[in-house]
Amino acid sequence: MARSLPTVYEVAQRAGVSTATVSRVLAGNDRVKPDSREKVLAAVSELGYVPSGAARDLAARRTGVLGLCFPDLAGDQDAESAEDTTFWYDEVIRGMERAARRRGYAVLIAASHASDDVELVTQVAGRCDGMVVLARTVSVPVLERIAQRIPLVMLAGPREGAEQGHDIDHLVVDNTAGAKALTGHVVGFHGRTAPAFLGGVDSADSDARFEGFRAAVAEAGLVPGDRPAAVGDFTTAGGARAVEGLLAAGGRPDALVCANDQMAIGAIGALRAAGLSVPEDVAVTGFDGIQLGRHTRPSLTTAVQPMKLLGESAVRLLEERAAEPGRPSQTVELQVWIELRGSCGCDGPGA
Amino acid sequence: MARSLPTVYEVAQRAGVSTATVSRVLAGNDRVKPDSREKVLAAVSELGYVPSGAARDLAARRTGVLGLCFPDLAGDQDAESAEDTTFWYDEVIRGMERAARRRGYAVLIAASHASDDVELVTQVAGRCDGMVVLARTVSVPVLERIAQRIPLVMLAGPREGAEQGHDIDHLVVDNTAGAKALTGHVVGFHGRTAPAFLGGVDSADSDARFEGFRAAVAEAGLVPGDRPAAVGDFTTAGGARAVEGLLAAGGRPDALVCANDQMAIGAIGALRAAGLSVPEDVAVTGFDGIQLGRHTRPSLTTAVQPMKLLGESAVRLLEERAAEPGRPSQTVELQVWIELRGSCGCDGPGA
DNA sequence: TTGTAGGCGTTATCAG
DNA sequence: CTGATAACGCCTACAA
Repeated sequence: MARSLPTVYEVAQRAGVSTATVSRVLAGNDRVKPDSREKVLAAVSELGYVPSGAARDLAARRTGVLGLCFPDLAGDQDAESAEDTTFWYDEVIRGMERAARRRGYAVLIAASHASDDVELVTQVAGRCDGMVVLARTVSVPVLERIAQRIPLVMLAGPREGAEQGHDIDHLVVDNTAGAKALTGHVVGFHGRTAPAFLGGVDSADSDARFEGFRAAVAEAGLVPGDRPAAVGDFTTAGGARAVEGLLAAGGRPDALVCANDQMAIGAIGALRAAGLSVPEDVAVTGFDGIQLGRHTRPSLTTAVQPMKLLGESAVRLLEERAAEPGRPSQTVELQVWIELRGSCGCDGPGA
Repeated sequence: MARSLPTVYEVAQRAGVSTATVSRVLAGNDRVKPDSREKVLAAVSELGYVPSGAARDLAARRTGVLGLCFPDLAGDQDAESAEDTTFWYDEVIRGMERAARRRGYAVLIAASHASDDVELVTQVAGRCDGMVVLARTVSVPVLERIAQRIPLVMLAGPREGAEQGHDIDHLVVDNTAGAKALTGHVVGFHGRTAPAFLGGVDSADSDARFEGFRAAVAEAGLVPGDRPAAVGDFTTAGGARAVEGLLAAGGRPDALVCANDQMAIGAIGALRAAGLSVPEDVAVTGFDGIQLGRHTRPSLTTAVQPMKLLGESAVRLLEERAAEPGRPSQTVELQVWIELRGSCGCDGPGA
């Protein structure tokens, strides 16, 4: 595709030095006579030289690129609902990009559409110095193979096999504590007596949050169910559908603790459509702390994930393992913090 | 960084074939005896082989990666305000990723922090088959150099030099028509008589939108100013500040046409804080059609950019130029559509 | 259908 | 400080 154009050789020739010197100048901090340096730089700019990343990577055995793979949740759905489905991933992408850039890396992203997962993820893996994979993107065996080649951290999701000594590192947040605090606030401070949990299908994170919910409910002297009152697919539309189903089935919660923000927002819409008001009739809480939640009306009470720290921790884990490939697999758990806003009945700034 | 591990040679040996055969199998659709294919596949999986992207790219002269560079608007600001600054970029990133994936590419992203722009952008350029650069990311001369090597399309922003025969393609939306329609609706349908334009600093897009504003105002028999009533930096916070300044200076518009959605949202907040109601006292419109605008209260009337189409068009332009490197530089202009919601006084779905 | 061998553009190791 | 030169891991004619 790319037109073949100037290579180090042309630059070297034009500058009257060897390719080695050109390489040194471009590498930056090597010892080369200022004079030669200038000549090289001049040649580079005159020729419009752009080094080949492929050749550089091959020779240097490092790419300066970190990979980020996430599930293509929207892939199977209609375009409409696909739109509002990825706020959480957006923030992860941004967070990673910033943290990576600060450490000198670019970020290669790819969503996997379930079917072609192995293909794409492997391709990405072959191009970077380390990669972050979000939960539910691709099967663990595939990840293990990749982790055998480059540092790999799994973000969120189950830590299955973590004890089996493979070399995937894990980065998670304290889901249980967050959900417990949220639930405790709603039943404790706001005195709700019929709280329900809106879970996400097939998700270790949702499960952990549900555990937090149950713990708080039990502590309040109430009896929690042993399963979420309803489940959705983590999207706004899914949250709305779940609530519709719950109401249709006769459910009448006075508080709804949701597995993530997007479903909470959908839930609020559905509750309203059913003639219920939030937070008066039903207090609602989310999880994640996506930006959108600050701007909705009512604004969303939620457990905020430390995005910046997540990105930085991921990069750090990657670098640490790169430096010491054989070290035991490690799990880092970050804290979340609760932000009380309008949807639970609190009136924080902008509620 | 990466541990050195199995190469084609090991795979070939283990499968009892030549590296050429391994390569063919991995490439997919070549003619190789089913028997050999199986043996190769087995060896691959037993060895946990992951091909080196660098070596592959170097030999194949193509990477299967498209680059996407955008300005790091948030870089210079405090962490707080940095958060709500990139909704538009998020959507572009998503749109590109989807369109690219559909065509078999992964996406390499990098934000440039103004200072180190050349470095980073060049590095990205060296690693992909083509790249998209958002307006205001890096200087045109640098872009021209890169465009000399790989297909490059500039998204939004000025088309300066487009007539000078360089080979950068441009992808834009009809800013003027969008702003004109929005303004026309506010002054025409809603009968506002004192509309003001909230512009963005140093932006060809904002300028074009302002032109649309002026045209509509003039057509309504009113007298438009020759400069925006206020300007911001395209962020929510910037929009709020701009409105505060406008009001402090005695401005009392009954309609505010904003250069983008984020500023419009900030503006609404500031208007409210000043005791004015939206849309009753002041009708507000945005531009871009970010998802957030659907969820705010009131929801935001805006000109929606066709994100999906933008991504697809960008990839198409890249591929076309790759196929025919010497073709003349091309500009594609996409239409926007107006969505009337609550902030202008209309009550669309969910207003 | 399969194997052989040369080359892709840089970096890095050595001598000078 | 600088210059040859051997990798780097894979692809792809070309030949068999």
